[in-house]
Amino acid sequence: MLEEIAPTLLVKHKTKEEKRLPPLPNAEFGKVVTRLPPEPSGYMHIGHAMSGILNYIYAKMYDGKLWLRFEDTNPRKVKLEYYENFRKGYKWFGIEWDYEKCNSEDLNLYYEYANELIRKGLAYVCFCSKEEMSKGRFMMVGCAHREQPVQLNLSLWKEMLSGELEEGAAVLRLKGDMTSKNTVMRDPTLFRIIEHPHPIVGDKYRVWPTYDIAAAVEDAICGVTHVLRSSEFALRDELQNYIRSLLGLQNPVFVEYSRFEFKGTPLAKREIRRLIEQGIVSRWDDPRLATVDGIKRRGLLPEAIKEFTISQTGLTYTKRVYAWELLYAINRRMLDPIAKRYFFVPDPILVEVEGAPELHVELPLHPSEPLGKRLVHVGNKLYIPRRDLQGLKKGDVLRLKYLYNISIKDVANDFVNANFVCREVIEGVPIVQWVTEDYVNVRVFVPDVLYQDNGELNPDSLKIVHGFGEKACIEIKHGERVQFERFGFCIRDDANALDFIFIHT
RNA sequence: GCUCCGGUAGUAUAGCCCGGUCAAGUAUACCGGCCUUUCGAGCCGGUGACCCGGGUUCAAAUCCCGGCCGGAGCACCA
Repeated sequence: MLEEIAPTLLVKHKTKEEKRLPPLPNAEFGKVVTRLPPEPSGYMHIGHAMSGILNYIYAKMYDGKLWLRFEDTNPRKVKLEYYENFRKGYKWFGIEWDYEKCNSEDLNLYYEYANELIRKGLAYVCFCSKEEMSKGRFMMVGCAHREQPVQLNLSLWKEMLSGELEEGAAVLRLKGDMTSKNTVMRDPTLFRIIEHPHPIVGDKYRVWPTYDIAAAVEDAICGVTHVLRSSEFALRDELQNYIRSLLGLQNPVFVEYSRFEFKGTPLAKREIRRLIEQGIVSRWDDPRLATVDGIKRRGLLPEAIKEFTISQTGLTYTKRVYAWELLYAINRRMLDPIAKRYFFVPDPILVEVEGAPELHVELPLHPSEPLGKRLVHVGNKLYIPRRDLQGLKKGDVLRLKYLYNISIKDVANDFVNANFVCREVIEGVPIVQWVTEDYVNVRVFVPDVLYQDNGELNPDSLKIVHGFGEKACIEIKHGERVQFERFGFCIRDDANALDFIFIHT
């Protein structure tokens, strides 16, 4: 019954059901709070995006709330432009957040908690060098500073804040458990001095919290119920919970999963920066990169990445590296009904058709969707891909799509002579795309993975295909995704030049 | 090196907590067919996996032990 009335409704419903994320543990409808915790120290990439999508979808699923919270407590690393890059990136993916804040707003609050910990004898000011402390932690033995009286720690803390102690001289450490199997529990640093202006609060502060105390406090005061993050943080759960327990704060539920990586594609800031410096990729938005700006230029749809995250991803610790093909398959399915079709002839060869009628033809911009048409005036000279001539001999018949059939008469180096056969479709005749003499020059950049399976750089990570596009290509808007028939889906990369980036077949 | 975590088809996953219904589901890739004025999309069918070895049990992908392989952490980064 329903199939007859509204079949599409049924299908939609079905696919939606199939692609649900597993339920969140201990989640109560209406009470879930998740968060996006970017560190604004580099450009947003697909890993941030997928993680963000997960947090967003779960908040939605439970009618909960989502925080955007910038983890910007290292003034030496964070930069203003990156805050906006993340906001823009999340928005591009359709991720909407309910609240926004920066950890750097809460320095005074962190100081209060620090005071409390010191007063309770749970934290101490330590003068050990990094090397000494690292050694002590390795050996599971505490240093002398650990035993300092509370009063002394209190006044030393004041000296840290006032500037009497300079950067590197001292840190505030948590009195943890030096014999814990979990190394992060061995008296971790809570605060350190950083003499560097902060992009938001300037030089107002010189003592900055480390990740663990900042995150522990923030997740609690933001009321975060579920922390969904990648598994490299798994060891911090115990520490952050411990810090909260000392401060009388509530703990969230942790859901951790291994990082999202894609085959042959670097995500680490350092590595990308190196590739840029070496001139191997152009910029942070290079289409071979998995930065959000990169995949945007690359023609991938945010919805495709969203669906990929839901359907192909698991909340497991297992290390996995995704094949781009899985994402392309989804992207292709989404693009197919909306991408206009155009003719692009790579490596063109001129064909002169004897006996061809002069025609004004209307070609549909899509084989099944009503996306419009374009008009073409055809004389007897056209261009077709050289590749399609391979193996053809005199007398072989070829169909020019939407036009007519030709039979090959003579093939020279850069010229083909053919005879007009007929306009009707003949079963079994190969069909090729073509352009007329009023073609436009088109360049298609074909990106591939940066690294090969053996770990070496892929020398062909960006190929350029030159060819002729039909005149109507000039109508394609910058950023518009189209399909060049029998070539592949491409996105226009420039508002002026007819430069395209190949998306996938 | 130490500590924790994990290993299901080519790839990504479901199942594992609460052993049997799993002769292992799905997606993608691949192969074949249908459809199609694209080598795209769609439809139908097919090939293909529980890391290895022991143990517990009537019964193990599921529980236990060992091995091997992989990942994460061992920062005054997050």
